[in-house]
Amino acid sequence: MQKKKYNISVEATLEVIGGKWKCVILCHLTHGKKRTSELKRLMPGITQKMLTQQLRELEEDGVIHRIVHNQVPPKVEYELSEYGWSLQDILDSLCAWGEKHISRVYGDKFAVLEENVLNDKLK
Amino acid sequence: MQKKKYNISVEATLEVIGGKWKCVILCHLTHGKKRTSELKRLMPGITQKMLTQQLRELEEDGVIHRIVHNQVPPKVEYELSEYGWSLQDILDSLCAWGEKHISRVYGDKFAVLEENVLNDKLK
DNA sequence: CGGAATCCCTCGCGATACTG
DNA sequence: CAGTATCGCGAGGGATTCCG
Repeated sequence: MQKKKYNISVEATLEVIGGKWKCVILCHLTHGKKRTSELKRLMPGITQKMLTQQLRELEEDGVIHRIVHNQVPPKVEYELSEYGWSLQDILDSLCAWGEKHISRVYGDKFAVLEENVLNDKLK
Repeated sequence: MQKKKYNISVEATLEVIGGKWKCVILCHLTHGKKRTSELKRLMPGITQKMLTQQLRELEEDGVIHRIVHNQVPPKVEYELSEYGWSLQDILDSLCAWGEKHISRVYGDKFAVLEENVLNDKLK
């Protein structure tokens, strides 16, 4: 295996969770197992292609498990692996900081964080 | 001010520290004030343009301070703002997780994390 | 329903050169 | 030394279509 050089260890972390949507996906998964369609609904801005791609990479890095139920219609679920759960504190902190940041910038976080469904086609 | 919609609070965090190099820059700054040239040396892969750009955005978001010393030759330093220090726990956790991840993947972190200077033109 | 495969285009980013 | 300006490439990612 070719050893990759890092100048600082955080670079290794970013290779795993640094993708455009990866932290968002992982945060959702800290709330429990999710179906593909659920994830898509929770992230109105993501495309099918990107969702699949990011999920594959997270799976390759061992932080999530892909669970395929052999049935019709198909049903696929994703959940954090044991290794993935080692990121929980980080993910929680990232979310918590985001809330404080929203309050700082906008003054009232409740006016900003809204129902996902409402955003479906608002852009 | 136009209120931006977030579907989950971590998205707000990623707007601030989600840039390609931002976490790396911030991690270095948790070790103290740095000059521009120091940062460049600590991040052999970054270009002057990207460094300036990322620093400007971090400054706009209020997490770092830019300190200009009026002298010749020019001397500019960057340091975490008080607000930026509120990210310290997150940044430390990201670094710590990266170290564990390197060990997990490569078995021996000491073989991977090396002197920055050595990487200058290795790619 | 979940995902693979194509086409296609934007714009992120690097390379280079220049300024104070 | 720190930063700006300009050009241009190509990978990242969007839209669409097809498959099991």
